[in-house]
Amino acid sequence: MADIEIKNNEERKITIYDIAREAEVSPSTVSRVLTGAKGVSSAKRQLVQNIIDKYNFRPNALARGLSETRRKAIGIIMADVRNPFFAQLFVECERFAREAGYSLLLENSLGQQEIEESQLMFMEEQRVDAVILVGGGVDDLHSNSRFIDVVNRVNNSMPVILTGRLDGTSCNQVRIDAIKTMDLVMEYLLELGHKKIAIVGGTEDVTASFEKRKRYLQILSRYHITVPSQYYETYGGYDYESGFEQTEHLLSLSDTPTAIIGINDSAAIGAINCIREHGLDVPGDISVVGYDNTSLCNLCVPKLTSIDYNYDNFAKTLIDTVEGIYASKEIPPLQLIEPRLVIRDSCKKI
Amino acid sequence: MADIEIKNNEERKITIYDIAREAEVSPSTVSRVLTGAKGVSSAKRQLVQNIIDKYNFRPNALARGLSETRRKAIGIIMADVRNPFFAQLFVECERFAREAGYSLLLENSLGQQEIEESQLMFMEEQRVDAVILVGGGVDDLHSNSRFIDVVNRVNNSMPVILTGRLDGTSCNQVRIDAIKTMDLVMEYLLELGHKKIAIVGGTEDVTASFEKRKRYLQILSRYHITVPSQYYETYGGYDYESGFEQTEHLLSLSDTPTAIIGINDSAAIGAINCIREHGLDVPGDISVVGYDNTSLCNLCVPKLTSIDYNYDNFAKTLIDTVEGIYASKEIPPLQLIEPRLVIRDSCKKI
DNA sequence: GTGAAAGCGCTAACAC
DNA sequence: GTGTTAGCGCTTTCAC
Repeated sequence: MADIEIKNNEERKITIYDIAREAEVSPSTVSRVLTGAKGVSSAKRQLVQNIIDKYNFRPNALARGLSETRRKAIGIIMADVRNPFFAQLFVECERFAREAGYSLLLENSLGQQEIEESQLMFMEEQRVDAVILVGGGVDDLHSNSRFIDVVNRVNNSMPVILTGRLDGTSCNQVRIDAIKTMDLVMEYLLELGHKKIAIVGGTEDVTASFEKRKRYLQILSRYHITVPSQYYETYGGYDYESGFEQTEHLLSLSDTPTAIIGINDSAAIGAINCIREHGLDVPGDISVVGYDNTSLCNLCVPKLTSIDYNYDNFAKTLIDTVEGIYASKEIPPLQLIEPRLVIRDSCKKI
Repeated sequence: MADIEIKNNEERKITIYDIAREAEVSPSTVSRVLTGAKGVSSAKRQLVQNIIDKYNFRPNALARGLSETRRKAIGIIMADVRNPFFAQLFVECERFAREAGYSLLLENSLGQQEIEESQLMFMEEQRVDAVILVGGGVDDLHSNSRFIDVVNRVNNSMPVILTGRLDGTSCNQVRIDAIKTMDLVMEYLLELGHKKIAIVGGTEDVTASFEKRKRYLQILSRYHITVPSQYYETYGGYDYESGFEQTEHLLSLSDTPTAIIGINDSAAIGAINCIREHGLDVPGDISVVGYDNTSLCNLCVPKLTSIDYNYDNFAKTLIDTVEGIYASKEIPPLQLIEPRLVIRDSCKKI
């Protein structure tokens, strides 16, 4: 028994030369079969394929990548895949990438610029065909100049696609139309009769959050609505607690809002729970809207109305952009992702 | 202006030969500097390093991987990173992998066996140092024989580590101690005085769910507690709706439970919301426990008591196992991850 | 300490 | 159609 023991990972790796020898053809022919190239008689093709199958031979992707110009791999650097927004986008990207014959390399920067930079370099070493930056440095309102340098350097050797703005680079951008998201939210709330609308969550230095508040103020002013500055001035974070605490503050005001916009779903749910804890009803007393349309929307009470980004379209645009660049297509430097409002049960006419 | 336009991706890739030429040393010396190998005078080392920095040169990882035996990359095939359980585990794995000098290749099988198998082959082509299987086929109670074949084949060329049981393979396993999780939950609920305990969610063909129910019955019987079969017989799924619907069913029984165990946090929150919708209180009328200790636990009302797996320990064990295999350490074929109960506000003494 | 040369496993001209 | 050959960009003996 001992000598037929499985010798795990011990066997010499099989190569196309081994296949070629056994099939009595040249390595090129094996390679042609592998790549599906034209110009092999079906007899030989079959013969070679049989031997490949016999050994379950898998060509070495590294060797392949070395000789080919394209690696058929795309790097994605995300802030944090634990955030459902990123997770959803990633899974959709993976789907379209697979369809286009790409594989994805994912790295999470966890909001640490150092890590993000080293990950960019990693992608450079990996010679991926493109790298997509989602969250992290590209979300900063005031871009860090060192980060810009790194991005530019990398962009010099491979296409870098950004999901945010980054001044000082010529990278393609695929961004959510933040202005439009706020238009949708405000239009909806105003139509429901709300005037006392507040925002919770978000930080000042994140472009999207900044733009949302800016647009929010524009719209209010267009409708000649004045609200206390506490309705929008206090920034927080992007988690449940931020939403909860800021709502706590709002409810302590003499003039409380009738509608609250959470900077994302977590913050919005924090708002909801805070409101309910105060014995008030959502949407009976206060309406709440969230952002990102994550799976959280369906597991809170009431179900949360939220802004969706058509993740599949978002992902498709990203992958198409990579393909387009290599196909030398004319890609607009900035592509905006159209948001939509998914209405559930958290808002009510006033 | 036109002729100083940035020629994106056009410049010929710089190699160690270019560096060597400019430094007037041999490529080997450059390589030694790159790998940090001994046997280079510090003068030359500095000289070479300067030129590397000057051009921001990054060695081609593919070429490196071709000549080196180890790629320093680990493949992870997960069911679905949108599930917070997987996302948390992945991020922790990434952390420990980074510390150990590994990068991670993530693929989501989305519960489709076909995809999972092709991803295993992909990992084979990538010549990763190991592949970790999380969720998917390794969770099946009755392992699919074709899947076993594929795993065995892959395991023949690289270590495959499983987070579930898979009969017919000799792969290392790192698994959550499902029995222990149920011990913790039941011990806690029994201590609180509960006897009428039900389970919602989970499917019959998933090992962990099956084992949990089995243990649940063992414990009940040990304490001579009898419950209606509807308390545990109805399987569902792993989402919010399953938990909700099954709880709906439980509440329609003449003899309703005083405690409900959700097969995961989503299902548990489904149970909570269903209970509250019936005008009952959690934990006042019914206590609820979840599984996975995801971020969801903190954004429901009341905050959910849940089983945690010490994700960092789980991840560390996985990565350590890969390292251990290559260090020819003696790794036990089965390593169990110790769970713990995180007590929040969803349970009450009866 | 340093360099020359072989090789890692594949693809892609280029011949025949 | 098929084989020969030359790389792809690195690491690693093996001389010196």
